[in-house]
Amino acid sequence: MTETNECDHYDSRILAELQQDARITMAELGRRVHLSQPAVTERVRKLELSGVIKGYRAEVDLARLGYGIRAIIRVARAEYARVVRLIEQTPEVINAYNVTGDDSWVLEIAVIDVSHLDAVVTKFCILTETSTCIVLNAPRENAMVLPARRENIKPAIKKVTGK
Amino acid sequence: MTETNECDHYDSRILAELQQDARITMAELGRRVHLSQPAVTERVRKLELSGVIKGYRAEVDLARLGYGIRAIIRVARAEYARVVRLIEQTPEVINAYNVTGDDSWVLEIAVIDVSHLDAVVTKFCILTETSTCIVLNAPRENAMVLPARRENIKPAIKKVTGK
DNA sequence: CATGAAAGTAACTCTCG
DNA sequence: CGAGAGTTACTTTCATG
Repeated sequence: MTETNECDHYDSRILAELQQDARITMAELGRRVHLSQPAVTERVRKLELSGVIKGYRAEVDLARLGYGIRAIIRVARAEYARVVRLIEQTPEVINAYNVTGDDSWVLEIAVIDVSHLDAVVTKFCILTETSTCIVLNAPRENAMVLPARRENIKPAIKKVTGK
Repeated sequence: MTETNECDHYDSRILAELQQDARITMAELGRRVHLSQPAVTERVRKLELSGVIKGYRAEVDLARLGYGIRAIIRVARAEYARVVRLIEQTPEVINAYNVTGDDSWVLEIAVIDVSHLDAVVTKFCILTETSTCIVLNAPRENAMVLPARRENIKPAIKKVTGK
């Protein structure tokens, strides 16, 4: 299994378009990337099979669905299986990351209001220490990702490349 | 504008299906939720117009696109506009949350390797203090979200409701 | 319910090892 | 000359008034 599954320029264009709008037709996608409909369909099929495209999801507005508060909970080290089980039993958890460092877990949750937030935080407090902060706004969310290309990395201006 | 835009049971089913697979046809969606194809089409259109559905995106596999490391960077308080500008200039940032607390920002980033991680972290270090941890695994990612219903909240067992 | 567009299938062409 | 990828042509299914 190659890491960067030889994504050529067409595949990058296709991934960009589908990350912007996953519901465009294959015919329209073909027009945008300048390929015939069967050709893009085949490429998309391969991207799906190789696992580059994991799926297609509708993106919903949490506030409009009644979730007034988004929060980040950092959870200190605790028995791994217990945390995972608790996450599984907590639908309010949108994203759950097991991370390095003292805070073993970073959870992103959506709750209705403060009392709901209290209820969810308490569930994790029972396990171990937690630290909660509320999301005020999100200038970037689920940004588009293109195939990694080393030459795109802009180094910070810390080149102390003496010698 | 109502907060919880009167989502009935059909709308909930529709949102669930579209969050699982945003590319199903309206005909198929109709079959799954037991509505006629024009009926679901109209409902989806309204969910889009009301902003409940913000869009549809292909979900990609970061590792297969060449991003070997995902990390969370917590960034301490700094001039708001400067941070936003830096985020805008940093495509590695997948999600950026401005939050309450001492760490004003929580960033989720995708990088190729450690040296790339170094480059990105350094950009933010120049502004203010940061704290970085690496994502080891994610037991839950972009979980499905249904309309908030108060009766679904399971309170933690801390009911000290004496009197 | 009818019309036009899109998806899926098949046969053919082109290029590259 | 064979494998892979693209295009065109055609049928079925889907979207829209």
